[in-house]
This record gives sequence, structure tokens and C-alpha cells, in this order.
Amino acid sequence: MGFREDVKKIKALTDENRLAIMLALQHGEKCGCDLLEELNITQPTLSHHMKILADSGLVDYYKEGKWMHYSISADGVREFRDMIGSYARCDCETDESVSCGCREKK
Amino acid sequence: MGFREDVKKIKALTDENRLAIMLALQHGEKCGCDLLEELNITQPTLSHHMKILADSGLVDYYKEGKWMHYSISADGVREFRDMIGSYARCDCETDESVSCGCREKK
DNA sequence: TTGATACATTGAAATGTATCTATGTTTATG
DNA sequence: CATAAACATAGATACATTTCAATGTATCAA
Repeated sequence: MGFREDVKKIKALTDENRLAIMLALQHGEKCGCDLLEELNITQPTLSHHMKILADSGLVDYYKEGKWMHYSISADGVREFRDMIGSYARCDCETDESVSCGCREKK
Repeated sequence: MGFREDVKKIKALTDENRLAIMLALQHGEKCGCDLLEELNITQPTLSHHMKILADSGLVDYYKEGKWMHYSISADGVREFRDMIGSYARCDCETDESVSCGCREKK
């Protein structure tokens, strides 16, 4: 199973600064220097965190002149929540349409 | 904000073995020895992982004789998904009823 | 009581992560 | 061209995490 890939994505949200960044982007795109003002960290540290968020697919970005513009990826967060839901769920709330099928007849 | 607590909970799912455990428990409770057979790890390592999952609230447990019985916490996974949803989401899918209110008039 | 089973705890080694300073790269401006 | 601004990269340090062997604890059965 692709646990390794999923672990890597989930790790994108296991840092206080990265959670703050996700909230900061929730109402629209921002550039790195905007984020730097809100987050008591240095520029290389922000750069490090943005790379992790972008790699996870949660955050989109594009370069315009010297500025990097960051924003939440609508597809990224939807897929992320679906992935989380495949682990953080129990049988009692299982919908047959998304059953894993492991108990079905052969 | 309670980023530290949330990071701690999310970290519960940032390990391949713990993801495997969540899937293994998805159709009902199991004891530690059942899990040990499915997961190529030693008993102390399983004990370590079960403590982390239990502390996060994702997994419930009770002791019966020498056995520990583990199961998914229905409340735990629902709250976990809600918490994830508060970070992994974008403005374009914001429902006013759960708006953070940061742009409202004073 | 003795032995076996299920699980927890301790301590150590290996690996991974977050952060900073220093420096490099790219782009715009005077 | 020289300078400054925005960002990336490299290297170092401190800290956290995963894992196992060794050992401890609790429970049951003979």
C-alpha cells in the first residue's frame, strides 16, 4: 500500500508554522514577504516550509517577477481530506459505496 | 491558537505502521497480539504506537484479563477529520456557518 | 507457587526535522 | 553596471522520533 506517500503528505501538517500558513492562506493568495510578517521565523525557514506544503499538493504557487505567490490548492485540500478520511474512519460509519471490499465474497 | 495540540494529534497519523493499524481496526476491535501478527514490528514498538494512537483520541481501548482490546473511536475520528478540515480547506469552499469571521465588520 | 502469556517501560542507537547564519540566484531599479 | 529586494540553497546545531533488546508487571492456568 502507499503508506509512505500518505505519511509524507500528512507530515506537511505536523508543524505549528505550517498550520499557521494554511490558515493565513485560507482567504486568498499571499506572497512570501506577507507570510514572513505574520510568522516569527526567518526567510530560509519560511522557504523550507513552503516547499514542504507545495510538495504535499496542499499549496499552489507561481512566480511573478521577484515574488512567489502562494495559495491553497482546492483540489489538493479535497484530496487530502479524502485521504485522511480513508484512515480516520470506523466501520460504523462505512458507506458501502466506498467500502474497501475486504469482506466481500470472491 | 491551539496549534501545538493539533500538531500532536496529526502526528498520530504520520507513521506507516500507525496507518496500517488504523486500517486493521476499521472493521472492529482487535487485541494487541492480533495486530502484532499483521505488522512486522516487535511488541514494544507496537505498544509505543498504540499509546500514540490512544493519546490522540483516534483509538479507544479497554483491558480484559491480559488482553488489551483496541478499536477506532467514532467520536475521535469525526473530531479528527473536522480538525483537519479546518486547515485543509480554502475560501472557495467556505460555508458561512463555519466562517472564521476574520473579515466581518466590527 | 511456578510457568507462560500479553503488555508496558527503560535505555540506547539510528534517523529525521526545524531552525538559524551565511551565501547564492534572480529580478527590478537607479 | 551597481544596488537592493525576494527567494533558494548549504551547512551546522539542537531536538524529536522510530526501533529494538532487555527487563518489569499483571493475569491466568497447571
